[in-house]
Amino acid sequence: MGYYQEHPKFYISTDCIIFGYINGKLHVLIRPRDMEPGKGELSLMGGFVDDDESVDNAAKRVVKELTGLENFYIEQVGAFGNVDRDPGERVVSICYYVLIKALEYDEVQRNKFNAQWIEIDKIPKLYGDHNLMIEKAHKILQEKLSWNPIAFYLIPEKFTLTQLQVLYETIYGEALDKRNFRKKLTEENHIVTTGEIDKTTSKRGATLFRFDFDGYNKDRIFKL
Amino acid sequence: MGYYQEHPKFYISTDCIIFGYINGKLHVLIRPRDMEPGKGELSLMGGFVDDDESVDNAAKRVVKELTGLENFYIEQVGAFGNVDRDPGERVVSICYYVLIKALEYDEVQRNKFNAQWIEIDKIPKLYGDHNLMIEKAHKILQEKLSWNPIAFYLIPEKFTLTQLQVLYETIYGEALDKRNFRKKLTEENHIVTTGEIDKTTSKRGATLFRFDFDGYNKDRIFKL
DNA sequence: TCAAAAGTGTTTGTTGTACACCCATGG
DNA sequence: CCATGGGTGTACAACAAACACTTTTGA
Repeated sequence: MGYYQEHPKFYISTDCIIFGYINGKLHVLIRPRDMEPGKGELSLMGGFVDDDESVDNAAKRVVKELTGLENFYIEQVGAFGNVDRDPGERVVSICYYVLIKALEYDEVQRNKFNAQWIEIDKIPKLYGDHNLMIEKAHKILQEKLSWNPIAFYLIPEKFTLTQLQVLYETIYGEALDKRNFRKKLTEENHIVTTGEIDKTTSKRGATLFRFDFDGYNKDRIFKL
Repeated sequence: MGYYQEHPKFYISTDCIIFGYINGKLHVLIRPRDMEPGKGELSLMGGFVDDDESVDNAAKRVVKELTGLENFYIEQVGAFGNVDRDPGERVVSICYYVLIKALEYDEVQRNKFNAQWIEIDKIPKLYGDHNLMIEKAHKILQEKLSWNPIAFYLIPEKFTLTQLQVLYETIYGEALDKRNFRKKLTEENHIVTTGEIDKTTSKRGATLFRFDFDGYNKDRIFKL
């Protein structure tokens, strides 16, 4: 039997802000709640933590179950523990943000949970404190992106430099200078050409590049 | 009655890494656990979350109860939720770091809880995953300090520029150039002289400065 | 042939870094 | 009178920011 009996216990949920990049805009995956209270209200992807799993794994499980995806970037945003944050009962939520390649996420899977992509600056009032969570996650994402190459989790493996620039502009919410942007990329040496040309976006065609994760990681190790 | 009965509940604790700056070194407040299991093992300052308080307030309460202090800086580090992180039972811990002015924290209060200051790089093996927590908190502290004036929560209201420089050097773990350090400070305009001279550290005496929190905050607002 | 996106360098300003000597005072 | 920490400015390098034209090709 337990050591800590005199203390109260709490439900713990994980709520995930799943970011996807669609049509040049940053989106968040939202769905109607499937339980009372607030059944049908829009909310983040979430689920309760189970006895036999770590909180981190609970969050990963939720993302896998809902999206069917195996490969995604996930990072903790923090714990949300106000007494009245959940209109139902006292629930402490550990919040995560997740980056997925929206194009690899199929419609069938999405419809199974009535999930929908909503643009980051068109999010309606959501259940409980979920709007707050998105706000905080968005800030952390912007901050992290400025020095860490997590943007590549949002786009296809092969991309044109213009596509990449538009992504950065979207997340920062401001225009960037094309030449300066490209100069910085080539200086860092981790964007490598695939030799292929994408003719879908222009008549001339743009070279497709990919991010060299291996080279990037090697460079980190040497910098220690 | 509850909506979420089918899900398990968990003990939630808050663990606080209380940083203090003593004799030119960064210290963490550690004390022996006062309950089984692991009674007597060194651990962070912590406590269980109660039904009628937010997690954030639980952390603040723990700090107040243990240190008797009312003014401190506190910020969440994150949730630690591995299944076996607490040798006793399943407990999910929300971890915070706290900055206090060590000189305002009196010995009597400290002894009441058998608390002791331990230098950040001489921390022994602590209970459960508390060493991990300190590591993460320390990183966040270093990061935050580089752009946010939270250092002033660690030192007396009035300080000499040399004292301030040593503090920064301590937290970064590297030497800084005296002239560059002072140049940056005066450029930012938020370090203001008190007119007083501290003769305790040198024969010539050093001017005592203070941080102008009001001016700093005004500048932030204008930058929005 | 022209509209539409791709691609490419240089200049200028700003910020960070390296560096060495005089000052004031108590003992 | 001298040892000790306090206080000050300049030159150079690195990085960030502004800026405009040529290329390719499908329609």
